[in-house]
Amino acid sequence: MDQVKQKTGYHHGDLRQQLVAATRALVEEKGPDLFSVSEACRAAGVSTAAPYRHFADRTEMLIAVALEGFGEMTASFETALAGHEPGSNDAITAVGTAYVDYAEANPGLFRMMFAGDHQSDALEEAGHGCYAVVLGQVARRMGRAEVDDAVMQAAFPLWTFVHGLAFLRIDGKAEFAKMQTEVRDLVGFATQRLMVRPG
Amino acid sequence: MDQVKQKTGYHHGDLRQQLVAATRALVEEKGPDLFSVSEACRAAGVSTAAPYRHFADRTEMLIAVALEGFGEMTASFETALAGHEPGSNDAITAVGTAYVDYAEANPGLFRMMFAGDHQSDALEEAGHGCYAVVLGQVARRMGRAEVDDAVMQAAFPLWTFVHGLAFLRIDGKAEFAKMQTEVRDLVGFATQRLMVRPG
DNA sequence: ACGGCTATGTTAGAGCGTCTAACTAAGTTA
DNA sequence: TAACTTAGTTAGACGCTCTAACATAGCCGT
Repeated sequence: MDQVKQKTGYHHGDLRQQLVAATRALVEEKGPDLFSVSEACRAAGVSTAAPYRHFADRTEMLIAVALEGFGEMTASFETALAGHEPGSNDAITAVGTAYVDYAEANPGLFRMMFAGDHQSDALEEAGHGCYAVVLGQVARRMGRAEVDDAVMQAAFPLWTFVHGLAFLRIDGKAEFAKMQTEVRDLVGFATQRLMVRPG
Repeated sequence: MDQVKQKTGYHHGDLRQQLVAATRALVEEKGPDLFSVSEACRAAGVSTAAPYRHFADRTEMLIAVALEGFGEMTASFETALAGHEPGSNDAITAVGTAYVDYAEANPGLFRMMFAGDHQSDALEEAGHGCYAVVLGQVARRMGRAEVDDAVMQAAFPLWTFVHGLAFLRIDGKAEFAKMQTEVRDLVGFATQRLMVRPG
């Protein structure tokens, strides 16, 4: 956690983004609840009052980081889809794998994105946008033009599975359970088995 | 959050347990990270220094609560098993359903139990004891005398599913996804589909 | 009964954190 | 170039965790 960029004078020029970056690094390093505004300020080289020109409070800083996370996650889904037949099992498995991979690459952030506290409309919307990529694939697989209830029903068990897998892996439970199976294979297995309408 | 019991005099008699109870109530009410030792003290009617006779620090108070949670969860598994053929799909589904039900009944606590921070040997052991109930059922279903690697492999996808379902439900995502399917039915579905050796 | 020991409370306070108020410097615009 | 806006600053109120020093109550052997 060292200063990313010296400020040029009294005005910083890019403080908001630097605070987001510092916050993110701290969240990843120490966990979301041990993050402190003060420490982010030290990292950015500003006084502890400076953030309050850009964020209403500590929580808004964390929300900004979580938003960044959802954006990246959505992008990683799009990337994962490249080269797969849209709506295929492969495509859906690729998105699910990207989900778990993102969580493992950013455990603190991922945990915060789904922390339950820190609610905001923007955050909710970002989450929906992210999930929309999954829903789109499932809809296509089912030959639906749009995302209706049947698509939601079909997609949910798979989301459930990858969400659980993400948490178990970042908590080291997969290790404890001696699961050496690759994430992709596990997700592929779940896609095959679960991607139907439940009961 | 009001005082559960007046203290009788200078000495309290039951402070440790009352602090655990107060901590638990606050964790449930405000979330694990907004919990404060001070507030638990006010609830228990003691000075802010009193807890440190019983707990090394704030974290240990939270761990004590999480331990209580694992104990209850294990007990709820045992209860759920009553009346089901050991090792049957029904039995396994009952345990999985109890898992999700417990999370929904104690969302703040559940989140804390799997928070990742607050690690301790006792907590890990309690978690293992809890999971052992699941593993026992799966082993029996597979005709294994003891929990070997094959049992672990078979049980893990189911754990993954119920863990994910628990989080999605306490985060209100099931609602958002318009999933009206009962937890038991979803878990039963997953049990049928996933309870085999992957790949 | 009583004197000491231990357990478990107390108050005081250091140190850190969030956030506000009042001020100040730099950029923007008429 | 004066007036306004934006984005920093310092000072400080207040809450939180945790420690140090002290006080009170129960217990135990005599």
